[in-house]
Amino acid sequence: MTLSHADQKMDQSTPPETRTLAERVFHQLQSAIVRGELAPGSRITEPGLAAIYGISRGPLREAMRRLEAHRLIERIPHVGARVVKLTMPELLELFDVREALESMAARLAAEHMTPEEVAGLRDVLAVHESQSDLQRGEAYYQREGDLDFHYRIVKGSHNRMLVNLLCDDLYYLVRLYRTQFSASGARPHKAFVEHHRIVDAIEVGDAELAELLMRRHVAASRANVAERYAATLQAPDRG
Amino acid sequence: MTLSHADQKMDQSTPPETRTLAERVFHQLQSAIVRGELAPGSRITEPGLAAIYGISRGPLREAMRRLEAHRLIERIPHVGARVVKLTMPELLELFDVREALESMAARLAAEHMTPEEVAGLRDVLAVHESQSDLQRGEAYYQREGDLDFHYRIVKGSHNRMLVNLLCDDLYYLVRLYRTQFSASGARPHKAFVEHHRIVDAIEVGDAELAELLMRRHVAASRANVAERYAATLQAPDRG
DNA sequence: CGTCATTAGATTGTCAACAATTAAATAGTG
DNA sequence: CACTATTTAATTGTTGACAATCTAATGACG
Repeated sequence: MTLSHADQKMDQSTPPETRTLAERVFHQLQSAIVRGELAPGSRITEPGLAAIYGISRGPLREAMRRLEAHRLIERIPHVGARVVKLTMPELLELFDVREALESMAARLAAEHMTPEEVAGLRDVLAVHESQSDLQRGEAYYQREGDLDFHYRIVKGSHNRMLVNLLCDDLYYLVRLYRTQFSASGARPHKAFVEHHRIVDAIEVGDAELAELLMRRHVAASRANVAERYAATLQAPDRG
Repeated sequence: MTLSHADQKMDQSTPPETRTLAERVFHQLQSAIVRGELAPGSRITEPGLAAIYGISRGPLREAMRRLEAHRLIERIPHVGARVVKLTMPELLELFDVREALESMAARLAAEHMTPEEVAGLRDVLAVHESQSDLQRGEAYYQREGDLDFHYRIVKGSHNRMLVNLLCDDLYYLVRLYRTQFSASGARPHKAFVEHHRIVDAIEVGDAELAELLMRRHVAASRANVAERYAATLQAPDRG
């Protein structure tokens, strides 16, 4: 009750279209890929999937065409399709795109966000802090929560094109990366502090500052990943 | 011969995949929509298109699913599909996204562009100036050339994700807007000057400046459109 | 024994027919 | 005459079968 603005889950507000088989299986496959149930790089065959989901190849192919457009699978004509396998360079590219788009989103959010939306953001931060106090080792909730935070800011931009690009396309790739690389928490405390400052800037309508802070926030996250990757390259294995 | 770097047309380097009917008709429909042959907002029916292109509904539906993902058509389950009709608010949203992404592209281009790519950019500017000297009233070539300029910078970023987002998605919407609103030249001279300064910054590797100039360039273009739109609202018609 | 051609198997691409849903036209009623 | 219910026509959703293409397994040949 006290968290009246945060109790609505991330994209529960946008119920997956399930009126046709093609749409249903699209969301099922999207979820399966993002959650790692379909291994990255693994080949997916139409008769196989059609049997699994109990549908014919027609709607399945339509769903796969959508997945291809969203870059979750890669198809080669007359050959087949594979689940995408993000490489580290591509992941760093993704961070550059996020830096550009999310800093713009923060700027627009500072200009257009409603008081209710800001309250919802604060509620999300409160949840994060309580989880942080509990020292929850499970990075899963933290990371989903982190995405929830970014979600709300993007939606607060009130720019539909931005929302579509980030929430419908890029964020699924982000989640895919997190399962693929089993990305551990990284730097939760610093991120929390940065989140707070971003919300502060948005709340007082300081668009420039919100943009700058979000840009730094994403860049820092990128640098963190790049650093870990560089370390992995030097000490490849110690098993 | 003297323009050895510019003689390769915009996306001729990426020949449209034409190995299957679904891919061929996708590109045909994409072109037809962007060029205005299919009127914005007009309804498109599967049996109709299938008859026109001489294929069955199977591959056609796959092509339409791709067009839907690229936001060139809008579909409603069990009802039908329409060619998208960009509204002015949506167009302004598109400019905000371009500002974010293209300024990032300019920054990365300043860091990663090869001398050959820079030379190609200069050639494009030379072509533009010669056209400008000829006082070509036809805004078409100018505008296509303008997009060619932005194309090359985006590709010069060497960020595949950025290239895909801008070249495969957003630029088609930009072209759709230009045909839909029959956007006349706008501000060719100022734009040319801005283009030159951007290339200068890229050539010397000044990433920050290139980013700033591109940001201003897109923002100015947006402001120009917004201004014209506001004027249209006040004096709606004088026929 | 390695390399190349051939063949067999499976998968993808395409089509036409059938079922389900929607929108429009018609008829019926207060 | 306005409003609602019904029917009808068209379009979309789905399926299974057929044709074209690719992969890899087999066998021939140098």
